[in-house]
Amino acid sequence: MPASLMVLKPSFFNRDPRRVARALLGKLLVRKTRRAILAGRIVETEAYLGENDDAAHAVAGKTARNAVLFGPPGFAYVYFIYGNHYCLNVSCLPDGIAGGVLFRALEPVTGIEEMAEARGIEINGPDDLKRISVLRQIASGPGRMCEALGVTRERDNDKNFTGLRSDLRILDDHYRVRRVIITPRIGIAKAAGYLLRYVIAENPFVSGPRMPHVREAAS
DNA sequence: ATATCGATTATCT
DNA sequence: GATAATCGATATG
Repeated sequence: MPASLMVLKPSFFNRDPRRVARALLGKLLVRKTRRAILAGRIVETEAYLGENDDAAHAVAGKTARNAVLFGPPGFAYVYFIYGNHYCLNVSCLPDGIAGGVLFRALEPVTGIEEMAEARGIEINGPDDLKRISVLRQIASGPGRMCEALGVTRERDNDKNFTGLRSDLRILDDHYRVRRVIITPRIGIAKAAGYLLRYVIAENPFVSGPRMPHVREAAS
């Protein structure tokens, strides 16, 4: 029996970002476009706390840029970074209290060819769609993931993830996450040392260098 | 395999 | 004017 597919509701996000970050692992992030449905399984997240977290954008208080983090739970906070990349977060906690979770990596599930095209990755034959080394380039990293899904601040900031008609949603297909590893967050200088990065153990689509062992069989 | 560096711009000091 | 929740390219062992 295929389990039913549930859209995550606001209450899912109305709690501590650490719990949300952990609970998001294994869920499906889905983007609907005219041409296709793009989706990936969430394999890596980071929690960003409120005004106490020196690494969080909310630390300086509410501004035009970070206002979504202070708003109601379940909304997209998208920011532009390093002059090149977008990063996607979801707001957590009730209206008025800042907090969010950064999506850092997906395992591609559907719309793989469309996502590869959006990333400028060339697919040479159906075999390429099964190679981990190729699939890993699609959405293993927050900037890559946004490029694959076509996420921009202009298009998606302040979008409601929990709307049934939203073109950006998170679905629960009852996938079971076996083991989770918690590490320091990536790419931050302040408030390093906090363990707020959540990854699915042994999953090859987590960002960063691969473990030397897990290599593909030679062709 | 690891290390270093340049790109490129919104945002804040 | 400096910085940044990144990426991809290049260099080197």
